[in-house]
Amino acid sequence: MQMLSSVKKALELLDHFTAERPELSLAEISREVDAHKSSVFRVLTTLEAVGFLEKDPRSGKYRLGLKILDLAGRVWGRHDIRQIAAPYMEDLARETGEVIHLAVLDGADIVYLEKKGQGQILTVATRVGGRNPAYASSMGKILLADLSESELNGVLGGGKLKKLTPNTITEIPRLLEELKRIREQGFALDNEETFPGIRCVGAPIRGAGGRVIAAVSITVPAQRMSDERVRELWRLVTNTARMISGRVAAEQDGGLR
Amino acid sequence: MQMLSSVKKALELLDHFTAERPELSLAEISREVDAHKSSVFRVLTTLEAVGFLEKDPRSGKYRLGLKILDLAGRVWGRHDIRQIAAPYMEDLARETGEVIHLAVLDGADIVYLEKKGQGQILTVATRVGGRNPAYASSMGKILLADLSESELNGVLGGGKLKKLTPNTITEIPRLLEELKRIREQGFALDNEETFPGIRCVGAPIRGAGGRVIAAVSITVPAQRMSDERVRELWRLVTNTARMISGRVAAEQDGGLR
DNA sequence: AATCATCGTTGCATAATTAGAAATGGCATT
DNA sequence: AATGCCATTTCTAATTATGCAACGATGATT
Repeated sequence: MQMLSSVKKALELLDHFTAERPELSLAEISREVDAHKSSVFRVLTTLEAVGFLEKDPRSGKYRLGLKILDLAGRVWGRHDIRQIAAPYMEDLARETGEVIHLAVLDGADIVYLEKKGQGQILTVATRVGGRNPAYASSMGKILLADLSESELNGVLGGGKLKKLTPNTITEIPRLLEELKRIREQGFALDNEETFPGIRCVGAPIRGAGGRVIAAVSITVPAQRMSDERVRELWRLVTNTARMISGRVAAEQDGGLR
Repeated sequence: MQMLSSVKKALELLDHFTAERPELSLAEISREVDAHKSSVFRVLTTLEAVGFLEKDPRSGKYRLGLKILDLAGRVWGRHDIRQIAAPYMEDLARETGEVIHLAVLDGADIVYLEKKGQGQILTVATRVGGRNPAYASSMGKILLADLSESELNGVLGGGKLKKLTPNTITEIPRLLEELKRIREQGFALDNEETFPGIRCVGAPIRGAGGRVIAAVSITVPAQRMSDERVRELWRLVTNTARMISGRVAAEQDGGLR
């Protein structure tokens, strides 16, 4: 495949700035990427010029710049789902007292578009824009369950299913069975398959055409999750998903001018 | 200044994807940037490989990718203000029925970090991550008012103040007077200085050190904005800003371990 | 049906850009 | 005053990107 290696390296450099280490100096980065400081310097200067990085005035270290928020705003603008779903998610968060997520599929990952209902002591370390493997989460399985066989192969193609917890489904045949069941019952469970101690109940959001375009879920620490609670949450989350689907479909029908 | 022109061009290419035209084909872009399609093709392929762009499966056109949300999440993580301020902003939006913004200063611009209280028929076309010139808005003037003389020169240095509306302050001496008044009274007005027909009342959010780190504002269509309403909104927004400042300061004191 | 136009994509030679080494100056610590 | 670390600049070799030409595919027009 034809690519501009300088551009690729420059953008991959941004991944060194994490939530845990948001500020890095030139020397640190050049050590991490094992390139000469002069080279890295020019990359950083360029990224700063376009606003992807900024320099802290006092420390002189670099950090991610606000230009990124500008671009992110345009991405969000595309996903009307987010705006539509947000108030319903807030209601559901209030009703259940748990964390509510909204996610879409991107390749083999789910990407969180929205998260509501913080304020828990015990919560999950997800964040908007973050991603997790689709096959190991309730929302991911919801989204995978709507793909055709060829689409599913394209997404999972070859890649092994990594065992994230003792409960992660790692065999393709078992995953296919699970997806079949999910299609039939209309919701999905995540039984500590991504994070140990975290269970989720997810439901599909459908566009005007009936295809699944996103998923909502309720996330609950395993200790607060009895079987009867599952039934209650399942009822609530599918109901919320249905309401959001209705609004989305109306928007799409009407939105086509 | 030393820069990698290929990286710079590649990232500036992203700006062609706007909210109005979210999807672009290779041919369109190569015409717009006046470069050969083969060159543009490789740039696009690279940006796609790192997730900054994605290709719509059916149309084959490019659009901004979800990787951007990932990075944006990390930027947001840095700005604790946003998370702290959000619930107070919601309250204020409910109380006033108007749109509430939160912004920080970036160079000579303000960048919107949060926006609450949509659902109005008549509203403003701002979005999270978007920017506007600081000198022409209530929040911008709040933020500029806290800068030292040398900092202010650095920010406005040389740049002319463009007249965005008939009311925009374009003379530096008048702006300095205005900033002085804002420092004294503790809030700022935007009297249709950025957008015709839009007035705002802004107030400062201060960090633990007492310096202004962000600003909140209430945005109101001029027709809904009588002088007595200004007084009422001024009271409400300064009160909200004070509550947020308290929480931010507590967070910072505690947060420094 | 057949032509024409447009699009995305690839290979190649040339021209431009970048990477690395070494050197400079700033800053803080010793 | 000396040492060490850092960010930044200059210079040249060597890699890299660019523009051109060409291809197959797709869809529109005649």
